Amino acid sequence: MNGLTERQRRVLEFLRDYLRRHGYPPTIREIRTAFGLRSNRGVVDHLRALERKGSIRRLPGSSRAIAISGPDGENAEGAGRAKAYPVAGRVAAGRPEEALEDGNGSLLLDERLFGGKGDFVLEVKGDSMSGAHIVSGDLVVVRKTASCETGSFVVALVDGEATVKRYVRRGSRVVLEPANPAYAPIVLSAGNAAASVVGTVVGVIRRYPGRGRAFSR
Amino acid sequence: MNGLTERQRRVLEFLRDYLRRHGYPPTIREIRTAFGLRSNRGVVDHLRALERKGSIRRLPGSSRAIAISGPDGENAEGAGRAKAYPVAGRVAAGRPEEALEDGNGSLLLDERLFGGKGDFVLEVKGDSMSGAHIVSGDLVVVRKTASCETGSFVVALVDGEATVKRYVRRGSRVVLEPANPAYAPIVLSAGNAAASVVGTVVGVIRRYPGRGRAFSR
DNA sequence: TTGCAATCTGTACAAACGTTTAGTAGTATG
DNA sequence: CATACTACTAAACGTTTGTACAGATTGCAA
Repeated sequence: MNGLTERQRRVLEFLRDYLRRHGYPPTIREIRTAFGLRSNRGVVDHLRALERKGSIRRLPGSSRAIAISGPDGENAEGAGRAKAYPVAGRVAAGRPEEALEDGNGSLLLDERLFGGKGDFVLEVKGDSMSGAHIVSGDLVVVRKTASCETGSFVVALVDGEATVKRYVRRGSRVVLEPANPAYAPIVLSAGNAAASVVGTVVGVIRRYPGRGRAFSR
Repeated sequence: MNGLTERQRRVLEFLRDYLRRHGYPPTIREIRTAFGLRSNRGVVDHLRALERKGSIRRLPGSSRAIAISGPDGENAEGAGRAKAYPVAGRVAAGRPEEALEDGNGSLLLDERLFGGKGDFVLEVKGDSMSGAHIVSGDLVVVRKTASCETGSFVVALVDGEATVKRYVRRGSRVVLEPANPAYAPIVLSAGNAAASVVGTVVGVIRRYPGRGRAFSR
């Protein structure tokens, strides 16, 4: 994506910033002023370089006709490649602890990642699924499904509590198995109204604590 | 927000559509043509009405200086809660297999998740980090960092090959440890130019195979 | 009927704007 | 040492573009 010089990078950054703030791109003279230049030519050179390197697209001869074609450009063009996933709350992967609580806000993720309808996000608490590499603090992306495949991970409501388990069908019985020997499997009998599968886990997102993270759910 | 006539509503819709498609607003003459008008005045009247009713903002006398101030306007103004992460390619978590190859495209993720600068995404191949719950096929979000904390996961270039390991400082030595006893640690000596740390792993994204996934990298 | 707002035609103009030519300086490439 | 690219000054050119003026038509409310 890059092969830009420091100066070109700054011009591109200015273009993005201006577009974000004003809703339309700047004129060449505005860019000139912003960088303290005394001639249009300098700006023209930068724009030509940015266009040659694919960072922007221009309509020759037309005012303010600068389109940013990078990642931010697609964003501005609103190709809408990001999908909003409602954050439902926390889910216990050990003992069922907390039910699905009302989370505030939603999470934007690339629609190509899990692109389905009716998906939502839950935070995992507990370590009953650590054997399957799902650990406490992970966010699981859940798809509301009517049926489940054996072996897949599901979010189930057991006695009103949400929990992540592996879905295994054994004859007429359905067993929700943890992936940690310290926990016991849960048998889902046919007449058991106290337990129901909410959906299938289609993805996991883990964040490692670092400097200045901000997502608070 | 509304109080717009049918005609004004359509003009506003056209403005939104044009901005989304081109990345910059249209000229008055472009609007005129789009609506099959034969005079600028009609367009000017509509724009004045839209501005009076608060749907758009304009900079008088300046080309294409139309900013949409409704809900879509905020979108165009780039409240931009999704951030684009370049996809660099694959990274070996077992033996170094493939170098960072040029991946096509980028991945949109909520900026609150990993919100940093210069981050990128790699797909993990191999199982040397399975003890740390990072498995083959996972996408790791990498932040280019100058320094690393002991115990954190890093992406390192060893002999031109990218690999995920745990970063451990032991006195003057730096050791890149796998999280799988089947693999051997890599010692990073001070004069070893063949090995360098690219960045810190700040996140992991896992996709479980399901019906009709589309992200192909 | 009168008045007002919305919608539009047709012509014209001055300013804003992108572009070009000519030239300078610095740095990197081979 | 020539070539190429980046980054800029200075001045001038031609057109795109917003705006204004002088109307016309329709519908709706006082």
